[in-house]
Amino acid sequence: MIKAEATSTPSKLLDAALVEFAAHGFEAASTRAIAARAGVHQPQINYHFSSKAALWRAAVDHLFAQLAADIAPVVADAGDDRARFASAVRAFVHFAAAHPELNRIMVHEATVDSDRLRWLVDTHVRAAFGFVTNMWRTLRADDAVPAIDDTVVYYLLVGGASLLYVNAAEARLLRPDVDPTDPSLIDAHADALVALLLGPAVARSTAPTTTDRPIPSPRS
Amino acid sequence: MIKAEATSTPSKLLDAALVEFAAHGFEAASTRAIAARAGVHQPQINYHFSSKAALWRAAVDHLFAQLAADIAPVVADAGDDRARFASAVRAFVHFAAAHPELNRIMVHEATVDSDRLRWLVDTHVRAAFGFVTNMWRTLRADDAVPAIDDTVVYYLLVGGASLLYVNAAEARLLRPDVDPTDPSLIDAHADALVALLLGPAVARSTAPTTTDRPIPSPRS
DNA sequence: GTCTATAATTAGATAGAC
DNA sequence: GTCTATCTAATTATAGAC
Repeated sequence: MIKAEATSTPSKLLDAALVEFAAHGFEAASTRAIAARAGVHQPQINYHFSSKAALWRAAVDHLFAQLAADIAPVVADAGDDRARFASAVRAFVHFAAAHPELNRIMVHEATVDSDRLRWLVDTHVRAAFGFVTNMWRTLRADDAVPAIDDTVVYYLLVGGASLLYVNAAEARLLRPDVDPTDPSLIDAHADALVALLLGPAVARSTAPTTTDRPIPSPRS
Repeated sequence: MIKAEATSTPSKLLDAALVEFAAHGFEAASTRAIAARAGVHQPQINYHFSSKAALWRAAVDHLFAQLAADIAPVVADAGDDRARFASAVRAFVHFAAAHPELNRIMVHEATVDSDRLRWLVDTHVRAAFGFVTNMWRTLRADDAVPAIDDTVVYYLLVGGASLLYVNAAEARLLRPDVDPTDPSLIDAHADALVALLLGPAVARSTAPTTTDRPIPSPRS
């Protein structure tokens, strides 16, 4: 199941709203365009949701719930902290590729302070930030990872994981022969990010000690 | 000189336009807000520039010219390819921190195909992309860097270098005690990115063999 | 070159028939 | 619950006095 086909009007509106808000940002996205994409008339938005802002919050809630559903089981799995962190990074890269709307909405909103940004941070982002930074400080205490500040790591990780998919339209213009939705590219991307942050030992979750497609350490 | 105080109306409009376009995106940024920020009246925009779109292009041209002026001398310096690449990465991190407008405008535009995106890519981005990917392939041919695809590296690099500053408003909400404009944080960020991509040997341009603030290799 | 006034368009939200 | 019609406000751009 890649994506269930929405049936009810509210559900169709949520899906359409995500695409439009992600593409254009809150202000520039029009309720008429959202309604047209959903195949309904514009006043339906105010009927099923009380306002454009309420639709935006509902759409963002829906998306973060999907992220939590994807990440939670991976993190709950057994294994040491390094392996769990590596699995979480890989799952996040795959989510960023499958749902570029999430990080598109984040960068549209996070460039300037606003009520929407405060709501985003308090409702959804702070918990994710805490998970990453707490985990990283734990790993650093064991000398299991490079000595990089946890806030810096958070933005290295999120930025490095998401920009290829956030800017997929740009990537297609730069490299028409590369498809940002190609699963093997996404796997290679996730492997690279894990190898850079945690070292090659945990680079492949499915084959922890594999020697195929080795990622050599940078020479020192 | 951090930033010259603009005097002429066109110059004040360019500076104001960068801030507004970066904060809100092209569509959501209003010419009235740009004019108000510049301290002039709104019709001055159409007098000095022919349209909102022409003002946007002029502002973007101005910003990419500053980027080129910052990066070119660093790249022209002597040194082997690894050292030149490391210096370019460091200079880019510092530029992203000093001019967050550049990457904010990029993410606002690159989320969806448009005439503005095509103009951006053809006029400014393709050359930068070519520099990074050509350099990376050269380094890979010498086994001097990890075996990561060059397109993936470009987005890892740009995303990892810029998101902390693009999303500075979010970062301040998450960590009120951390200032994304703090020079020591920016240095640490640049060092970390260089160390991850090129190894700790070239982590500090000013002290290539220093042992203070070591960045240990991830254990394998 | 700068100002006031305004034209033409489009936005989110609402009223009321069905 | 869905439709048409429309209200109010905001947008970019222009006209014309100075």
